Amino acid sequence: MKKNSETAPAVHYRTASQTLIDLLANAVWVEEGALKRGPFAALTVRDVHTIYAISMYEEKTASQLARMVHLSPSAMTTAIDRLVQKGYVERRRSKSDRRVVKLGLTHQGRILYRAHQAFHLKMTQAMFHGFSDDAAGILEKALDNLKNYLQDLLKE
Amino acid sequence: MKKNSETAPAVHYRTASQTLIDLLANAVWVEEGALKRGPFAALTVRDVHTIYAISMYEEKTASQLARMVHLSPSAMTTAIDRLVQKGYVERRRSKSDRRVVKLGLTHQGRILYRAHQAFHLKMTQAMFHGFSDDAAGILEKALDNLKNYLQDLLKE
DNA sequence: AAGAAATACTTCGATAGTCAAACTATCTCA
DNA sequence: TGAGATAGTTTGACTATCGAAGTATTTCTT
Repeated sequence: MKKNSETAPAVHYRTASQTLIDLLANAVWVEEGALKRGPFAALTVRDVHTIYAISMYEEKTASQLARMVHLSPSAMTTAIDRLVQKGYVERRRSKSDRRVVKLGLTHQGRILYRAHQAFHLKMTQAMFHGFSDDAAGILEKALDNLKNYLQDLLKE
Repeated sequence: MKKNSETAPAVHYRTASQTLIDLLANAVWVEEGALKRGPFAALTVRDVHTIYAISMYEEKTASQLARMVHLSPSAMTTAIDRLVQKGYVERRRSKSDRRVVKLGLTHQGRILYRAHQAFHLKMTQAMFHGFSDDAAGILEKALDNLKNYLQDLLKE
């Protein structure tokens, strides 16, 4: 797939950029809507992201998590209170340093984690729909480009 | 760009999906951060989106706008209050139907509109960086796929 | 090893954004 | 003309958030 024309891709950018805006704006509401209909109706999108950030695998501390989801430590305390109370998250005081609180998912939390993962996987599939492997590679590269760009912006 | 190979792109999906999650999660904070550093520090991301939704071109009514940004009418009233007070938006009572409030951007609002547009255009450029026209076409198609998928989900 | 400083988290008080319900003004149509 | 519908606003209650002060624990300093 080489070739090309003189018509600058700048033309694409305009519409693509608009699409991207719509996309980012809608994504939250789609997630919100999907949530409200499912078995996790009592959770907000932020709750879900917090649970997702805790993740299945490595234990995280409360303050790590606060940084990850951009909450103040105090807000994180109450956010965790909520999630503990609803049965998605467990507080585990660290043995080695009894100040720190390690967070883990309960069984229910793990179920939600997988559901969230599946939700996004379906989105991805929709995005790649009908594409060849080559095209999929391109797409992946583009997503990576964007991710890196945003991460650089965040660091500044 | 045709098709080929049996090796399912499912492999791609996993990582791409993860990238997509990170991306959607980060996008808000990048925007927030960019906002805080710029000359529009007094605005929230939601404010900016509301202003952007009002748009330069066609006048919108308050309730149209409320639907677009997923706010209740009453919340929209106070959101507009904020934006009027800060000098980005104008309320114009419709001549033909004096119940309805048409919304328009002030000069300052238009400046913000363009800045927001430029911000996203840069994101898009980063995403397309180094791509041929063909590749760009694929990417555009993918974005469109995703947008449609999300919009369908929203409608359900 | 004792006291001072730093760290991790929590509690508290204040604030801001949200919604639903009640309200006002205006329009439609029968 | 009057009953009901519509567009937006006001009100009251609620919730998430933050910053500041507080508690418990650890680390550093001398």
